[in-house]
Amino acid sequence: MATIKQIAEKAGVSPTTVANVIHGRTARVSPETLEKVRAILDREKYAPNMGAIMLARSSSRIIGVIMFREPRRNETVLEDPFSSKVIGSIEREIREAGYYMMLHATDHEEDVLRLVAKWKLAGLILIWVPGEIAGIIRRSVETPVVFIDCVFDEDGQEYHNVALDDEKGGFELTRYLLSMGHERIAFFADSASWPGTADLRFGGCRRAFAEEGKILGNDRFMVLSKDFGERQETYRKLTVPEPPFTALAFFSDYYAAEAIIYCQEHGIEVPGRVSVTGFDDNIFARLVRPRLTTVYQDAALRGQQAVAMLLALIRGEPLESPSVRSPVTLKVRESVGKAARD
Amino acid sequence: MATIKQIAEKAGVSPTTVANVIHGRTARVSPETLEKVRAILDREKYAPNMGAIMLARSSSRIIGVIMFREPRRNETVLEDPFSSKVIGSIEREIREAGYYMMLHATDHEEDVLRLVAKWKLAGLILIWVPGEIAGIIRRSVETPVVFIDCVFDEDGQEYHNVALDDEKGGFELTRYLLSMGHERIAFFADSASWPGTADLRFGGCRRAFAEEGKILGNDRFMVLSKDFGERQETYRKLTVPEPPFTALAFFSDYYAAEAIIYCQEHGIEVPGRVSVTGFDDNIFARLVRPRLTTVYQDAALRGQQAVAMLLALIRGEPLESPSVRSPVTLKVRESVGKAARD
DNA sequence: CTGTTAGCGCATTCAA
DNA sequence: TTGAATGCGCTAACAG
Repeated sequence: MATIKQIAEKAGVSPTTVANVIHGRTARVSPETLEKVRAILDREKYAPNMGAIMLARSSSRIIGVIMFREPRRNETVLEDPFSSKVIGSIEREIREAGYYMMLHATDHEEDVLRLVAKWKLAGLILIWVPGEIAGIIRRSVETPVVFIDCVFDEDGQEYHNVALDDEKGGFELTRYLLSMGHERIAFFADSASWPGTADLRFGGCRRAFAEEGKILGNDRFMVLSKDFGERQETYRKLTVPEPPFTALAFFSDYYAAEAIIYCQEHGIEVPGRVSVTGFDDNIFARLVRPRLTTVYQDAALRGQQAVAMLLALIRGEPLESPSVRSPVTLKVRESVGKAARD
Repeated sequence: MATIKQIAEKAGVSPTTVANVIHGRTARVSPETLEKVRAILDREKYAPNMGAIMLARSSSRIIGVIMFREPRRNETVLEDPFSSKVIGSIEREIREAGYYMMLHATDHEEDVLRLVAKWKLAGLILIWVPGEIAGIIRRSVETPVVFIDCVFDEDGQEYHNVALDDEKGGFELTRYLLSMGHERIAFFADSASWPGTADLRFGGCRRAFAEEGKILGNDRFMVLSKDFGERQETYRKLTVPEPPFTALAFFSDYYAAEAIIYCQEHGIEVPGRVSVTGFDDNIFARLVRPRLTTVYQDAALRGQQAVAMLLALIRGEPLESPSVRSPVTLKVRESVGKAARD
């Protein structure tokens, strides 16, 4: 409630002096005044009017965190436990750095541009943005932008992206499956994971096959429906009358868990008859039985990296590299068995 | 980028006229000017400077959404799928109402007060706040505040709370268990759910017993540890050498699922030897086998109600009632069986 | 070391 | 129907 002016009056000094105290420019204030002003500032619980600061500096301390949502379904990534963790981690990092987080879901780039203009955003974190939209935003905004898990069309631009080593994830997973004797493997992307991400993972899978002198055809790569009933139908086709694959690799722990349960309910033993793998290593992987063999990634780390990179950009500090690729680790648990010899 | 002044210049009118157009005060502008100014506004992609608006009106269109976190563990409610859904729903409602969402986690009331003062918040939604903190905030803030799932000490104040019919949830659940012949039931709150909430549910459980002329002792009510190892130890004690209870009622689907899996791994049949129930009916309830008998609540609805109530307060509209109590529904699935006759 | 002053962009009152 | 003027609280450049 109290303004600098009012504080100044109470202290019997000028507003500038109070401002100097607030901003720690102690060299320009005598020790006594400093002490006195500080005491009053404290007593009056001075809180700066951010509107005035925004106006004067024409920039805010707000970081916009944009989740894209699918236009059709009115859902955001928040529904997913992995994304929630990322967002939770982002919130903490932003807060601890003394910034503020504005959370916004949209599927239109204009919304994002408007948000930046209206609020003079200090920076922008875009989560799971389709590549083409990412390009537009990147080009039309002057504030620092960091993407999370964005796969871009190669347009020569330098993007600041906090990515995952998706290719390696797919590779490790597939190599392991191959080592367990699996060759008839089906790979399932969920429509939520952006095509680019799934493609990278699939590329890794293909490389693992190639290293063994084998070929992995594109027909092994499928996209799972968002609709529960349709997924059940998919699982049914995969198991009746006889599983055409010895292993099912899902790019999401949740769907892997769902498939395991489907199998169990229909008398298909996992991993006896069919092996199943996931991706992310989230809470579902540890809950389901048999425990899921999956690819681990550190959700909190992803958020930290994104904010750290953004802050460096905001402060104009040099970056070691324009983008970061988080490591993945294969977690071998119990959902994969030896493939029966054909 | 463009300001009202610049728009005015291009249109050859005064800033006031432009402002009138922006605010739809069409009565004060001639049709031609209106059209001309609108066109320019559109062409220049005019976006108001929210800082200036904040300054001039001394209020922002920002709604603060505060999640409390446990001081010790650095976690927020975002880790939980149910809370994520609530927050996702809040985000959408805020956005669609033309407001902006500032997400903040803290465990200190001063943080909240400072946030309100700095950003001239239009309103505040507080999620899972401990009762005493809620009181402090409520008393020291003049902006509208809506709580979600807050249980207050009775201090005569009128709170705006979006609560759940926890008592009924506990009641229905227990009545069902009793009807299935269970009397030796243990109830587990998780430390995350605030004591008040758990107490309400437990009160419902007690009422169900009372209606049958039975008494439910406080020793049947336990708090589950946040630590995985300790929980495992709890489950062990509950099953070795012989389950002392015929039913375990958890106030959280996740822990119910965890317990079911523990039992299955240790040869205790669910629901054959011991029955298990959950609370919330979230994704875990549907994933685990046997499917969880649990108490359903509508996460998205909770968020909607909170924002709707807050908007009414902001706009000064009359409220039907100061607080709302969302309904719960018992979902009978397969995790409860008939209790063996003693 | 301290004070004065001119904006920042918008809302709003009052005058034309 | 339109315009001019003032103030919101702060920053920053400048003057003492």
